[in-house]
Amino acid sequence: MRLSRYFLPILREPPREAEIVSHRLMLRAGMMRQEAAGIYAFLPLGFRVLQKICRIVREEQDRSGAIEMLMPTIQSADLWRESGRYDAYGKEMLRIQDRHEREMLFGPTNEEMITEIFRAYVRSYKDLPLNLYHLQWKFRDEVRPRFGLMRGREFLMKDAYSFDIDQAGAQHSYNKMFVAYLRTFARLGLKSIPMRAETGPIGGNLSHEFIILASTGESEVFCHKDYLDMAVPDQDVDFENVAGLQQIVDKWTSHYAATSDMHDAEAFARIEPHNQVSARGIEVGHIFYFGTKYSAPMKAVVATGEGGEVPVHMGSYGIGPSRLVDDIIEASHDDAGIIWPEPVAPFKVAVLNLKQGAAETDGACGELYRDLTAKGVEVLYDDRDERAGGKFATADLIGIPWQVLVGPKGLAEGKVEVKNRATGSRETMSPAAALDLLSK
RNA sequence: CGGGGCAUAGCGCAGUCUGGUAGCGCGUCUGCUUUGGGAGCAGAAGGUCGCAGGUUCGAAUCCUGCUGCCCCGACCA
Repeated sequence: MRLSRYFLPILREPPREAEIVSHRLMLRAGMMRQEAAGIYAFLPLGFRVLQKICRIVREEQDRSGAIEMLMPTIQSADLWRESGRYDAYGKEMLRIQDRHEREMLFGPTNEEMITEIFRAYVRSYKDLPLNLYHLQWKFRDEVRPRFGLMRGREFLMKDAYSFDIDQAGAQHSYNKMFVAYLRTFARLGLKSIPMRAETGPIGGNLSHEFIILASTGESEVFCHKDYLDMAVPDQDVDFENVAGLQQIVDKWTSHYAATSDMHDAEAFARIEPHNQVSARGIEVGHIFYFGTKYSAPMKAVVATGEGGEVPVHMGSYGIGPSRLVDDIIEASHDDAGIIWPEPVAPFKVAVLNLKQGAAETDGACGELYRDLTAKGVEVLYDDRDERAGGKFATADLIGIPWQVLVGPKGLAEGKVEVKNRATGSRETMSPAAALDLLSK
């Protein structure tokens, strides 16, 4: 992409309403625009990051055996009356009426709908286990939206729903998501720690929040230091191996880890002081097992092998990709701007033409841009008629992992400079060597 | 939902107390000079001063009502 032809409305100063660093950086980097309290438009750069996050989330859901579908944003109130949550949910639910004055709502979550779909088709234990997920916009009318995307009202959510014949099966389904989440967050460049969580209005008794540590986190968290460098299951983990998966989950739940609501000061105090971590954290994912809370009242039952029928055991599993854009920035930035982990970066390489309009730099940049693109590398070519300093500042701000600095000085010796955004390290090399390094 | 604050050009702000027909920096546009970490000079464009009433010869400024947004707290899959 040529920057001169792109839509990247950079701001030198962040708008006053933005308080936390990720919100300020997203606005400055031209990634999003607020349209109303807690409601945002994703501009092209932000959208690219969101798409990268979604792709990784999908790949790991699919790998674990979950199946993607898509449910609507608008739901009927009657569905929610069946589970009893229409009255229980409160003002956080956005209720609307259609032209026939039928009561509808903008879905804050989809347990009722997925249960309705399940019961319409699935009758036998032979069709289980089943895990269906989708990525869809949700709306929760928060009393006080804040922190940009982190506490927005409209947000994109990946929600998965598992169905099993009994609790043992549900435990395995839960473990699958547990492992998928560990892998997902690691691939997003985040160190996530599963913490025992309260189950909230969803109900149930087995639940973990996945927390990342960030100084600007919303809540206080406490955990054992060993979590910080525990090995994440690799990509050939066997999701059908019940015992193997349980072992991984056991390992990841063996140490103390809790948010402030669940904190047990005595248990924490028993950890050797040098292994105690007390920090601020951001919730990036939440998984629940809630048994028959919805299947029983909504009569989602399946035939057992013994001739009877039982309500299915369900769990639900959420990740907020739109929030993660913010969360990743909170966890990865410096004074100059965003530092994207490579897997979610909007572009992998920024080519900076330090002397726009000069034949030698224009030529070298044009070639690099063409060759990198031909090799499938996502390149943002800064070909604006800007001074070098402005290009450096822009590239640092928007956090592209690799910058190739192409200027007359270097080119006189046949060299360009390759800079790594995260480490700040620079290396001088020939354009051919840069092409080789960056297209690996 | 309780408490506090803000609303003036794309962004950041001054002007409001003490009414007199709107200004600064950045950005944008033009030209010249510059050119490896946000350049200099000269010129230009850009504003129903959040909305609606009221007071007044005259309102960004005073009064009333409304709306939007932000912060603290409570709330929060």
